[in-house]
Amino acid sequence: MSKIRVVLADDHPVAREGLHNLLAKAVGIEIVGEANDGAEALRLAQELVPDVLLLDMEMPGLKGVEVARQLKAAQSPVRILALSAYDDQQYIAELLASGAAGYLIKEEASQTIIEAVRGVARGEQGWVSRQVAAQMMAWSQAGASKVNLTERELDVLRLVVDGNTNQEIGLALGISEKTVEKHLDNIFTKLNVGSRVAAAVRAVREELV
Amino acid sequence: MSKIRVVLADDHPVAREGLHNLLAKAVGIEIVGEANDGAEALRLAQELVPDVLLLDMEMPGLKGVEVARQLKAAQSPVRILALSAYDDQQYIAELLASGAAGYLIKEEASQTIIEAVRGVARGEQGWVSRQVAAQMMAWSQAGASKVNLTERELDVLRLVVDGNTNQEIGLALGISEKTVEKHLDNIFTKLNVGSRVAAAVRAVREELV
DNA sequence: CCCTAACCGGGGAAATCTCCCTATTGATAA
DNA sequence: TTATCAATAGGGAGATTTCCCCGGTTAGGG
Repeated sequence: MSKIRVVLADDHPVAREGLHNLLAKAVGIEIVGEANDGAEALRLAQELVPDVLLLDMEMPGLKGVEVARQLKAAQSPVRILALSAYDDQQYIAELLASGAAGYLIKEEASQTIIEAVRGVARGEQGWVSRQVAAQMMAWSQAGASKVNLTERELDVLRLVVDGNTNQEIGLALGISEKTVEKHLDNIFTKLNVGSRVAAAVRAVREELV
Repeated sequence: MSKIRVVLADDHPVAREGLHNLLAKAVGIEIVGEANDGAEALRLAQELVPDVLLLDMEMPGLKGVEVARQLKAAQSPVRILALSAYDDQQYIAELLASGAAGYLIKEEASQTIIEAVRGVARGEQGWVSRQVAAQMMAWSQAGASKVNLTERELDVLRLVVDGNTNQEIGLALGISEKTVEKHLDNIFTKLNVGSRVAAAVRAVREELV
């Protein structure tokens, strides 16, 4: 059974060296390339077609998210293991949606990183460490994952919470009542509720406004 | 000038002793009786007719509120100084309405308690400590002080918060839609709002449900 | 015994909301 | 370029709500 071919991408030489040492020692893993910015990471991934691209998110120039998006768009078979200092909910969700196969935070134990590389190479999708997984559970319990209301929708929602009618909202925002209705339709869909009352209650409970 | 005659009522012997020592030391105050439950407090108040009944609210059997109510009903001249561990808004309001002349929380400083006894004996009505007074100001600013929703109205309000229509609420409570409307009218009036949305938002924000 | 409060129910009209449809603009992404 | 999305706006049907009016029963306190 051949080794797992890995490309490292991190703009910090020290971090890259640390990862290199760590993975080089692990059996069944081979480092085939290293990049120090996003553009190089993208190029190496396409040239070498490694099994796994260990990709730092915080890089100057071409960001990690972009690299992931472009590789996905190019239908590259390269599996991306995202590496970030942050464990922001929004960030992780976007990333996994952008085509990353796994997500690691930098504070992770060495052993965890090796496991992640193997897991992702094995084809696991949405690999996250226990630590991150626990965090995500907490989030999904708190707020039903992702509520992407636009600014305008938030304006409308705020006014709904304050007890205004659609007419009053339109007046306040300088738009027609019909447009307010439309925004509300979208809000209902996004929040998965069936009425302004339910929307207002969720907005208050989850502090969307 | 004769001393202020006081009856103590508290089911905790230690607390009673503490109060006894405190008041016995104060000039112009005389302890004429002590009760360790509500029934005894009521009996002593009627037999001895003290100037002040220092009445603990948390007692087994006949509650302090009830004692106050009954003394008021009997048109007893005994002035009641209520003593409680809690500074719950609703509670205090009920109590003062039930005929208490003053209200103290147990954490009050010794000097404050003596002042309260003297103030109440002097005929002051609605005596509350600075501490409690400040608290009550905050309340009256926050919410229009008194929200006395009936049980049924709370049932309806809960279902409104859950996003139900009047029809659904009627079905759930086994009453007609018309009756639900009526309850809602009353809720709107009591909460001083103009729509179910505003009512629901207030219910959530102020935890009425 | 009367009065009040809480609860129940109904008629009807006007306002409001929800849901379906279409359509245009501008900005941004593929 | 084409496609998608946010934001704007309108028509129209039907459900829902709000606000008036009216009435009733029951339980408790004065």
